[in-house]
Amino acid sequence: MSLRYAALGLLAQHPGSGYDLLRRFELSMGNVWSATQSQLYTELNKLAGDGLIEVTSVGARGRKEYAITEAGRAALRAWVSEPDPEPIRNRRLLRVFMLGEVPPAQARAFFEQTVAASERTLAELQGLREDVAWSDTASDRYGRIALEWGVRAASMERDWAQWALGELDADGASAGHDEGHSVG
Amino acid sequence: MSLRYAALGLLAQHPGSGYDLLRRFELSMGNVWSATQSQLYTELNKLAGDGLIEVTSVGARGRKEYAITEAGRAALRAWVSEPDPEPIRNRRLLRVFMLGEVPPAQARAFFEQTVAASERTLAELQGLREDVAWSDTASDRYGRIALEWGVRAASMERDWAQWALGELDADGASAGHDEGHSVG
DNA sequence: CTTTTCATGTAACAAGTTACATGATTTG
DNA sequence: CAAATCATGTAACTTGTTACATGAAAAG
Repeated sequence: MSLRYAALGLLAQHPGSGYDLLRRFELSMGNVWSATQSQLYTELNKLAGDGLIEVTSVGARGRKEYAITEAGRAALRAWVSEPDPEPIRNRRLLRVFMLGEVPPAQARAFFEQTVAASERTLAELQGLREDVAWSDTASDRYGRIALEWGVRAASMERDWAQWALGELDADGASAGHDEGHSVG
Repeated sequence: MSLRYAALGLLAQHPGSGYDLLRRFELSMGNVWSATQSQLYTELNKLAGDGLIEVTSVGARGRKEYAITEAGRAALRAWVSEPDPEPIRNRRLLRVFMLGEVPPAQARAFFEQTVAASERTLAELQGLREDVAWSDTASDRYGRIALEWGVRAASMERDWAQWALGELDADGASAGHDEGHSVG
């Protein structure tokens, strides 16, 4: 259901073809939502069928330019403030839960990799924050706020993984990997 | 694919029936991964078919007790360290991206609700952190580390939403909601 | 004239949700 | 004996991914 609104939102900012949207998904929205080509074209046809967007012109190579309709804008406005019970699903944390089943060295490696990955993400996003020529438009303002979330999330994750490594050192000496009751 | 390993991981910690696992999903793992009854029973049959778990006894009301096999443990160990290209998909941030399409008051309300929601989550998880009688076992140690992630994530999100409200105050006065070019 | 880019679609599959369906055992 | 809990499953649907299929137009 979310892709529907992601596409609608992009068309609200600016009309375009499926192909255009696909690139905008990668560029401006890539850090927030992703879509495959297949899924997007299917959804655009559904959105048009529901009257939330419409084909405004057909160009070369069968290019169909879509624009959002008034009904579409209304649907988008309603969706933005809809309460969302975010299904909890975090693969990284799921793996953390399983760490008791692997040798301690593998657990350490897991957190070391997390630190490294977070630092890469952090560097990338901080680069973006500096390099992008932010305009004074509403979409750029909110794009910047979304990016700030990414920076803070990456930084939090790095700190957490580093803290976890410390925890392993602190009480890891006293406990084995299958059970915590003292072994020696 | 992840549910497979979530189930496998729970059975690695302790054998049990589908019904047992369902409760353990809600209790110990509920903040990390969720599963519907339907999905879980289907997956347990598949896991048994693949030899990663086995039925160790059949009790009253057709209750089947499952236990992990050696092949299952090996599969779990391999999965834990598997690199994961985490598809980026964050509904909250997707909504942030769309905030330029709604009136400024609705945008403010969005961040205010985010602050409130994060604070509720934070209070709940901090309560858990204090109330749970953490044992010295490996699973509890990693459970605590996972919980710590939740606390830090909620706290980060609250701070971010508060910062965003400040940003809206700072430059919100100069820009309208459809475009940023000066209006007055 | 060949390669790249533009441009759209369908089919098969995997993962997950909701609803439906059934029945045994324990508890009050 | 009625209600709650235990216990397992199937069917229909939605969402998302991978792979397949096609072809026009622009660029070198």
